[in-house]
Amino acid sequence: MNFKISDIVPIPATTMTDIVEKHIINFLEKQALGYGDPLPKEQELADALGVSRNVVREALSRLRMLGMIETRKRRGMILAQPDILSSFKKVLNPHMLGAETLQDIFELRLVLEVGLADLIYLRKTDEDIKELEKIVEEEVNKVQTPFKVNNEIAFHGKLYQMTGNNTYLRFQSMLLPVFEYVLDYEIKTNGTIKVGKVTHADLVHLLKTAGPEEFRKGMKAHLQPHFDRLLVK
Amino acid sequence: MNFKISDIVPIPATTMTDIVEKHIINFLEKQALGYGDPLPKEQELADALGVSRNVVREALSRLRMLGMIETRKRRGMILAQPDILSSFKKVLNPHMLGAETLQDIFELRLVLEVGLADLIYLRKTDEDIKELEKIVEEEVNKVQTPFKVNNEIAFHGKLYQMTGNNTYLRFQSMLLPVFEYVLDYEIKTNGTIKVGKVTHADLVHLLKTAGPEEFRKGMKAHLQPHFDRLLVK
DNA sequence: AGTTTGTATATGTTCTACATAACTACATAT
DNA sequence: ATATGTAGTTATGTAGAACATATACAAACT
Repeated sequence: MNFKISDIVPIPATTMTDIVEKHIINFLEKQALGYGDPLPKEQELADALGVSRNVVREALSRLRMLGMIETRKRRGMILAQPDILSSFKKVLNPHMLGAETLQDIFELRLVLEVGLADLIYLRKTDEDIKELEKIVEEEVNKVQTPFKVNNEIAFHGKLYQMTGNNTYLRFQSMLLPVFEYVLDYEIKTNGTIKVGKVTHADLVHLLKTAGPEEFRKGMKAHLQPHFDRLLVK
Repeated sequence: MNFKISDIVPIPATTMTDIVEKHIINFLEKQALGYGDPLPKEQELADALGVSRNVVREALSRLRMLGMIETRKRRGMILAQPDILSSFKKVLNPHMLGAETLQDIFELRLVLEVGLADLIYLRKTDEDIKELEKIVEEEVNKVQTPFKVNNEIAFHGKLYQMTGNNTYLRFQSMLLPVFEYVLDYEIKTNGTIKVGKVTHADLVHLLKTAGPEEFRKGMKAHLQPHFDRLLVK
């Protein structure tokens, strides 16, 4: 026998819709269309591709969800500016993701936290600092866990907002549920809630008196318990 | 007049497909289904929601693209583990995104680069270092720009790979086209290609002889020209 | 027992038809 | 003359029926 059964690769389970989707995306890129440019109508696409209007609609429905196209009755479809994160959000459900991906995302958010420093120092204002101090102040009064968690989110959320990078801010907030999910799981397994040696108040102090490198070190120390949990693999 | 025309917001153009999509996602979350669990069949969903099978299929087609569900003939549909980045990739087309988003992504990738240090030091091996040295060695011989770009990608790509975080690696590689697009644009506008004072060879040297903090500082210096370009806003 | 063959079934695809919204143009009223 | 109302047109939205196809499961076979 001069063949192996493993040579026979499974036929990719591509449906017509998958193919049409690729063709349309390809078409859009090749035409180098810009925002607002009209697309051919559904029936024209169907005729051109030799498939039913139904299949074309399923493909277009996907692109519509991604925000790549918008449709108006009679006017037809136009190319839109997709929101890169809107589709991302739907998929970021801790219950649906595999353990490895969850761990990856946990680490990714740590990276984002450590990376805050440079952008914050580029754009922080005195008002930002005041707001941070206010959040820290309220923090002292909170004792119960749910309030503390909210405060934690408020503080770090404010830091992200200070970067002036809206995508960064939104991306991080989407990763948050996964981050907490992994954290919850590890707490249930290992049974400990460690807290970093550097507090929020310390971080604000650094922000006022020190430079980006010191702040980053402080943030790293603040997150150290999380880093300690990471595996070498 | 005690009103502004801008107060009147456009009515959200929700179609049946949009509603059905939400209902199905909601259903999946409420049922707390796990990987491999079967879903109701298309006709049952259509009957239950009081819409045509066509609309249900358009909604399911979206979830299928996101990888949330898989379908097998006769067996029906099952809940799947979505690949969080596959849909992301489709949307990351520089030509389709707005200027602000492009800038945000450019910054985001810088953040990811600076954040490499911690994970790399957790998981780097001697073989990794050797590979890096090999890449740097080849680099010296390359003179023409396209080769240099490839080498740049190879070097940084290897660094990401060394984190052992596949999501991190893939995410960064998806951001790359946008990064280069923004860079190209700025070079055409400002007409200069600045290079950081710290070279790839320097970075490898740091990796061998110094700790994570020093490496991060080196990386920051390597990227300094990019950081210098960022606006305070 | 192990293999082949057949059948039922849920998805994939097509087709037809009609509803609906929105653009156009024209008519009408003040 | 401007604004409002009306009708026609058209591309998308929705519905329903029909058939193709692949596959899990069972029946038949060696």
